[in-house]
Amino acid sequence: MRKINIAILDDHQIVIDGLKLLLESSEQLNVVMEDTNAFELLKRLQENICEVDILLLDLMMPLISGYEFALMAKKECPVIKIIILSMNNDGKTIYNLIEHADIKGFLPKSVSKTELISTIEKVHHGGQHFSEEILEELECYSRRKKENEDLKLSIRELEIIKLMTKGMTNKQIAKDLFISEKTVETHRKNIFRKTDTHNVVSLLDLVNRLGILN
Amino acid sequence: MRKINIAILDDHQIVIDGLKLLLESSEQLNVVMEDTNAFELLKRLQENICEVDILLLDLMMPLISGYEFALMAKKECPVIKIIILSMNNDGKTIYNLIEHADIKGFLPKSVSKTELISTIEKVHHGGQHFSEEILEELECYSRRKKENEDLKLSIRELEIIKLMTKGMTNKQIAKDLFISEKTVETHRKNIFRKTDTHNVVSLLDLVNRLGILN
DNA sequence: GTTTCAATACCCTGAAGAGGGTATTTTCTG
DNA sequence: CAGAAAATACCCTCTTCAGGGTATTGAAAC
Repeated sequence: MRKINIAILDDHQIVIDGLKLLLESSEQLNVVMEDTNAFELLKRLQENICEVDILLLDLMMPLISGYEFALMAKKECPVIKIIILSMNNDGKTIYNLIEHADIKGFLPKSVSKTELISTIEKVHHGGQHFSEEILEELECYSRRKKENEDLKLSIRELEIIKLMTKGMTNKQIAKDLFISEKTVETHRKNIFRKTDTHNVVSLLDLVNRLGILN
Repeated sequence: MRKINIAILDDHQIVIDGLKLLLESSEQLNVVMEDTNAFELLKRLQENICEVDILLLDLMMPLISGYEFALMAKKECPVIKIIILSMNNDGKTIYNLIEHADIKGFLPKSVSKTELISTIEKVHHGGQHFSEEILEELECYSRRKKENEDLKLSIRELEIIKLMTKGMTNKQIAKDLFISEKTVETHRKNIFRKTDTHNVVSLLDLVNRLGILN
């Protein structure tokens, strides 16, 4: 049986080295590509016409987000299976990746050798694996998401909130949106009522806590 | 000549492995201790009565911050020389570490092999080395620090700001601080004048940007 | 020992806005 | 098409507060 070909993208050479050491201790795994630069790796993926089975992908990179890279890599080479290796385990990012970028696995960088290798094997054979920590984050995100869906804020209201949290006055907001100041007042009232807040600061606080604006 | 003994603390095993691979390619370096758990490593440092020369220390760890660990390690074993390896290069943290924890070196995790090894050697022979990126962060932090010192906000004013940014009204603040509402109004006026802001939201913004409250 | 500054307190005015309505039009949805 | 939901607009009252003052006290600095 052919070995599993792995590509690694991470902006930290140290992490790549660590991963290689870890992976090459297994007979079936073979690191065929590695890079600290997303665009270099993409170029090589394009040239090599996809003999890569698995891509281990870091999320936080300086030039391009892991999310964007995942989309590009999938487009270039749809058979490749992507496993995310991440430090920042932000719920929203995880959610978007799984939802829109066809991610097969998601592990924190503190993952154990056993879990890493078993994940790679599982994914290679058509499975999926998301680590415990990741699932918890995702759970927490869904809860927050549900909470702010329960608020039932309209699109216009969200728009108004965005401007409010920029510190704009009703007059400025009205001018900005080409509506009457009275209308802004109404929206503002409704927003405070729905969110059960009574001033801009606590609204801002809520917005940040629930991640209401995108 | 004796090899340089190195201890590594990082909550990601992958990073430790990568570092080891990198360091053991050099003849003079010897990784004698490693751990993903800060307290375990501390225990072993205490037992071993400091045959460790250099500690490579990660900043962002779940149980304890790198800052706290650095202080504890220095206390246990003052001869040990600490080099920080960090992803999060927050200016304030860097400043505090260098100022209060007697750090000899500071590198981002994206550091090159050459720079890592030369830093270790330099530090071992009594020198110091801070990577370019780190120095830039530090520079930026000092600028911000200077900026908010230039604001010349009094202690009382900072206290008022803290309550303002909690969304409290003048009346609530007055009650909280056992002073007249008029006094709060005066402080508020002075705060807005000094910070050149005109509403709580932009004040909050400034506070966050300059890190005015601690 | 005076000057300087922080903290305290008050006056006044007009703008902003919270909180309570009602009402019309547009847009979405079944 | 009917009914619901969202967006629009306006009325009223009372509070809050920004922005302009002045003034007293006490502590620190020179």
